[in-house]
Amino acid sequence: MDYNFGEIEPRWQNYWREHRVYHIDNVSDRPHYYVLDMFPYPSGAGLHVGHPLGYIASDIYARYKRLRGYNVLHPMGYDAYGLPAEQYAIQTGQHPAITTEKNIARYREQLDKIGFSFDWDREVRTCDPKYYKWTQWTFIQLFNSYYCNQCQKARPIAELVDVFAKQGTEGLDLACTEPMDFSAEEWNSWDEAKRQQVLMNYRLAYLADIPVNWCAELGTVLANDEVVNGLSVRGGYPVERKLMRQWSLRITAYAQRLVDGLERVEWTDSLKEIQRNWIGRSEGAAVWFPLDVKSNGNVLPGAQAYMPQFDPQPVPSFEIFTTRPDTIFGVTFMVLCPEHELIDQITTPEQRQQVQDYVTWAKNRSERERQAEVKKVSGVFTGAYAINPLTEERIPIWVSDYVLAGYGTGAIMAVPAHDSRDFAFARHFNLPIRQVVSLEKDVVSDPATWEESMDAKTGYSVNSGFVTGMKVKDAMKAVINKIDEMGIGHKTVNYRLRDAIFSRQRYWGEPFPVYYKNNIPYTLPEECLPLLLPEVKEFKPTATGEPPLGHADRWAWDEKNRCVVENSKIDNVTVFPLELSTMPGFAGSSGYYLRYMDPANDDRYFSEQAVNYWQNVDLYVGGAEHGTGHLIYARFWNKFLYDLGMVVKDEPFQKLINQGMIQGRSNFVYRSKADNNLYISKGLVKDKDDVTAIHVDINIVDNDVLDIEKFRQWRPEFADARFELEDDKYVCGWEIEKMSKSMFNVQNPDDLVVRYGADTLRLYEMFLGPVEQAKPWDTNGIEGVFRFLKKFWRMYENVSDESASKTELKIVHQAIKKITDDIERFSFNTSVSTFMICTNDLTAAKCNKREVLEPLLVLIAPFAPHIAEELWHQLGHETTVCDAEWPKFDEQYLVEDSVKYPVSFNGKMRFTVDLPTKCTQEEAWAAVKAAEESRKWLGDAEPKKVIFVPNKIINIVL
RNA sequence: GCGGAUAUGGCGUAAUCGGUAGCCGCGUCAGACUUAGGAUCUGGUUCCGAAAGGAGUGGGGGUUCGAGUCCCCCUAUCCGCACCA
Repeated sequence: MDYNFGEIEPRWQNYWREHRVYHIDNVSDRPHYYVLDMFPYPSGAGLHVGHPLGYIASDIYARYKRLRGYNVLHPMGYDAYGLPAEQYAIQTGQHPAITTEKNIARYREQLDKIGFSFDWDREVRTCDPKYYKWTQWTFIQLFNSYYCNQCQKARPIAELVDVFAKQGTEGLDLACTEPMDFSAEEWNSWDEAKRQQVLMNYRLAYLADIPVNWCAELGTVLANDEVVNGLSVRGGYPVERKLMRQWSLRITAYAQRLVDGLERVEWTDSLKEIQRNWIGRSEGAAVWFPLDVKSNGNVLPGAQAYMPQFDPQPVPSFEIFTTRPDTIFGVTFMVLCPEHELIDQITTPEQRQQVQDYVTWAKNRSERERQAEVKKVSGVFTGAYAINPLTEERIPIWVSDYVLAGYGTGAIMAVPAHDSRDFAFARHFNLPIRQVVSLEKDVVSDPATWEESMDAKTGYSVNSGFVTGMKVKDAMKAVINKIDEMGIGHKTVNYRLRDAIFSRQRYWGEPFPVYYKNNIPYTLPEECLPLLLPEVKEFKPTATGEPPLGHADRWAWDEKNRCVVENSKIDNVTVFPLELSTMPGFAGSSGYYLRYMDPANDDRYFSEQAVNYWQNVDLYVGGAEHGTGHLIYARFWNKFLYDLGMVVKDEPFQKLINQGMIQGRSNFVYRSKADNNLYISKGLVKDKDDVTAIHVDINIVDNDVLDIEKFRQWRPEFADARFELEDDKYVCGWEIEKMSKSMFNVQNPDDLVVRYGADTLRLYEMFLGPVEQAKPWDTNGIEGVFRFLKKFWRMYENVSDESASKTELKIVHQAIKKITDDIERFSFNTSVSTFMICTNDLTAAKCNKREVLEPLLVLIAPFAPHIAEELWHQLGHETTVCDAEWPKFDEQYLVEDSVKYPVSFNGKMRFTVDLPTKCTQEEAWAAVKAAEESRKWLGDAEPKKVIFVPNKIINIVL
């Protein structure tokens, strides 16, 4: 009987579904293991072959763990909120829920055909009210929490209210938007509005006017990770910086813990590095530079706000951040960012016009322009001076947009000799450059002759007062100690990470459980969740520029009756307007892995029992492109829930595997420029300039050979095409590009399943190369894997119960060991090779023994579950192969009686000798001398040394 | 510019501890079976060479009896960040 995958695969898929073979309970005496895939956004295009790569890998591992006796949680769901469905809705009027539902159905159909072992009873969808209830719930908890820097933990905000009433901010160290300082008396004297305003400064989910990435085209703000090179990731529209009142999550409070936690997880170094980079921890010093009041009579009293509170003799001053406190003796100018509030106050009348012009120009520059013209130096002198607190020199204060408002204090001390940006600025405006670090002690040169600054943190201080002669590292400490002593600065840590903007001016997202009473936001009572996404007439922003929820008729909160009512009832006494923004995509994906543990629970996010059993994700498989988005937000989300005592592990994903992207392999035909209807086969193209390369659909190309008839039918303009053939074939060119519709290189898994079956697709995707590696999709090799499965199938045609020979047992036991090792280290491409070798060997040995073939089925079951299940039942088993026991290998079959030792002379391999497995150096040496070939290399000479490595090699040094 | 990764036949790749480089597959060549083959099977296939032999893991150096593997320098490609003080 032939290998009829088209009949076998659907039959077993139905069997698995009907018998709920992949249903998993939260109660088991087996050890637990949690294998998770990054759930997909169900786009209209459906799955391409790149998507299942990670799913197949994780499925293999999940099935393997199950066969090894684990209770394996392996769920799947959909990240169902998102922009494409909404854009589609704006264009067509079709409700995003319908589009999404349709896409999900298509995804499910495609996934089912590949034979995954997902427990679909646990499916979650982020747009399902039963799910987003808990997204909203978490938001309320964040809103009701603050972060204590001393205990490095989130705490209930109610606690803070009590403390404020007793001691004000005295002795507190809190994560906040703006540092504040008030006494208990002040707090107690404030009214509700003022108190709420103050509390907002500390909440972990807070509302604030912040510079945001505004994308006018999409009509929404975007998070930093959603913007690349000043363009939106989705759509590629320009993004500008704009000050807007937005919800944010105070993820910066967790910056240090997010860095530290990376030490404890098994992720690739590169991804950890990406996250460390994104968090951008840098150590340095905060230093207060006094203004030179004498030189500048117009410093306003407001500048006092910049004074260190501990300074007994207040002098107007401002704070800078530097990672190079050791270079403070080399400061030759100061720079403020164009947004700095001090600019207005210090600018001299003579400079005022110039400064104002510059600031206006800088503000009107788009983020994209600014980033594109990084090399262009611009700036203007304010006319004001600061005093270097260590040298008491007067230093000019400039304004330039190379200093960013959002990092540090938006002001720097410029040390042109030792910072490339300051160097460029100094050269451009002809400002002095002073060397204060040299590679060797006391060796200095004239910076005027330098081509670039000396940025490295190595060498010795020179020209630097009391630190002269010290090593750079020591000088840093010495300067920090000194400024600390003087009360003008201290050691500090800065992070590049910004708080996560949490509002989106869109329709298709989770509504905020928030209403506004006298413009103060209040959260809904938890019992009233979920707050359902309202129906709207239009999905566009309103005429007044409000988000789409502004179109909703029923979008007001009746505080007394605790329900959503008509907008017309808003009286701002008992009925209030609800928040019009929705939450961003990462809201729903930040905690979904926890919900899988207990997906049907209506009373809790997930039960204590469930989380205590599953703990956290043991293995997470997904793309590295989420390194600065989802993978940071989810860690933050998890750490917050950990602080609440809801989860038991403070890191959500113990081990992370990043599957490489699958690129497309495009095919081209070459059209002659001289003759518009003539297509020249690749090998006959003499000069690339004579032809135009045209993308051709990969579905009408087989092994780079064009199907000429299909090509003529493909598009009308090719109907009369003529060809210059080589060997009667038209050979296409190819190139590796992104998989995309417009390049006609999208490979759809369904077509391959129809043609070769799911098992072949699964094996082939693994055979392509290491899971972690990015690689182009190339269908050319799939035949080899298909041939292997047909061969494998034939082995089971006549299974005999006779006992197997030692040689046969050896083959299978070696396979057991190899496959087990391969799976454990995620090397699935070599596993597939091992199956091929094993099958070749057994076929050659004409082996048909059950003793050998049965364990082999269990080995292959994780990779090719359908064929394994079919043959397993053909062998007479009643139960599914999924619950079989992973075979154990027997050492005795792995040890050879004799070993062919390679014999090398001076490291160069010359011949081999047969030796018993256990033999001594003397015996080995005697055998080498006795060997015929050795005379040639040895002659009469005695070797200097004989190196004998058991089971490895004999090397003779002459 | 900073950080990370990668580099092996015509192609995808393998070599798990520093020990015979190129397993397995594609492609290709030769053969068998066949009316036929886009089916199946057998054998060859890193390069140079008729062979003996020699060279060979991006380039250069080093450690070692022995290096694809470890160390240093360089080059190329990919990825991440990017005026982050």
